[in-house]
Amino acid sequence: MRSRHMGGPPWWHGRFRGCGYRFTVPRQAILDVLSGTLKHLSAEDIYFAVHKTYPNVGLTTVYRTLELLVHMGLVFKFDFGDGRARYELSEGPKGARHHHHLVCTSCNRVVDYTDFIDEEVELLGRTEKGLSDKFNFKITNHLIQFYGLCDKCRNSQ
Amino acid sequence: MRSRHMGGPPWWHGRFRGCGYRFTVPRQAILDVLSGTLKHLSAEDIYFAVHKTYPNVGLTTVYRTLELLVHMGLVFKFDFGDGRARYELSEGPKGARHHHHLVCTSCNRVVDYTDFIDEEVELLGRTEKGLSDKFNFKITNHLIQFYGLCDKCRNSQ
DNA sequence: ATATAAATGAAAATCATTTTCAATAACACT
DNA sequence: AGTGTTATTGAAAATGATTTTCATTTATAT
Repeated sequence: MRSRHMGGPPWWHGRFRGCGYRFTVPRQAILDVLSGTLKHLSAEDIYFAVHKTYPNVGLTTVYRTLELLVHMGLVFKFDFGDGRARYELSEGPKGARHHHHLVCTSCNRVVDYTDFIDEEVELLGRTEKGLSDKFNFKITNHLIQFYGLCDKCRNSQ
Repeated sequence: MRSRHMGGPPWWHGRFRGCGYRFTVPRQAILDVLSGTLKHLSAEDIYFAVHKTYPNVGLTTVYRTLELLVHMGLVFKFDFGDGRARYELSEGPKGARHHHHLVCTSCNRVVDYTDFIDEEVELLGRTEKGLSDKFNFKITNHLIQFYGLCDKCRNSQ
């Protein structure tokens, strides 16, 4: 597969090389898909999206790349309870697009929210500090989700 | 399978009947296992534990019962990233055993913590209220987890 | 006791994810 | 630009947790 002049954050390349990894076309393509959406894509979703431009990138590569990206901390993997993992470009607590999730336990709909985030993040920071000290963990991330019945589901049943 | 005089919270029986479900021996046994441990058991763990006393309860029934218990809100299902779901008797935010989790992303070890919980729960309550109003969700539960490298993993690599 | 519908167990099916392995591509070095 | 080394890739097969199927059993109302 031929390399192209790559768009997107140029530091991705350096980030990969810095870890001893190669910045290949499939990896670039997967990052492009993730950075171009606000949705919660599954591996298969990403596979189809990449497939439009690069039909010979396989699903296996998508899985392998996602695992790598999660390991590098560039991507966060979520479980919303519908039997398949979901992936999002990880945006640190100070990032503009940082959000948490509200998950409907009936239809699995996921709503992102950014309100209340600031207070949450502030408290999380303090908790994080306390936990690191007490348990000697090197904390790299957190997850907050609320579960319940969405508008539609609470009315329809 | 013969019914026995049942120990454990007697309201379980009523809770089941109230939902139109039968309170069977396998269901009781599974609840007994869950209420007798502080660990994060997988469906298979529970199957083995139940099997000691009731060798003819099948894994299928364990899965089906867990799904029901989660649906009834008696049990919470977790994903710690090791490819199998984990289950805990759900103890509401005010419960004595209510806790959150600290997950090692390298070895998947899970540490329960109860410190900092009060503040977290207080904030979560407020957030919950705000979210309910804004998105018209009926919120029934929340999940907070921290991720990072545990003591051992941060030193060994 | 009996009827009825819910619950169960064993086996088979499903389906997301991983593994295997030979072929290919990225990059360091000329 | 050409070459060698090694990481990366793709296709197919394997894995393994969870679900489904369906005939049998059990709880409970009558």
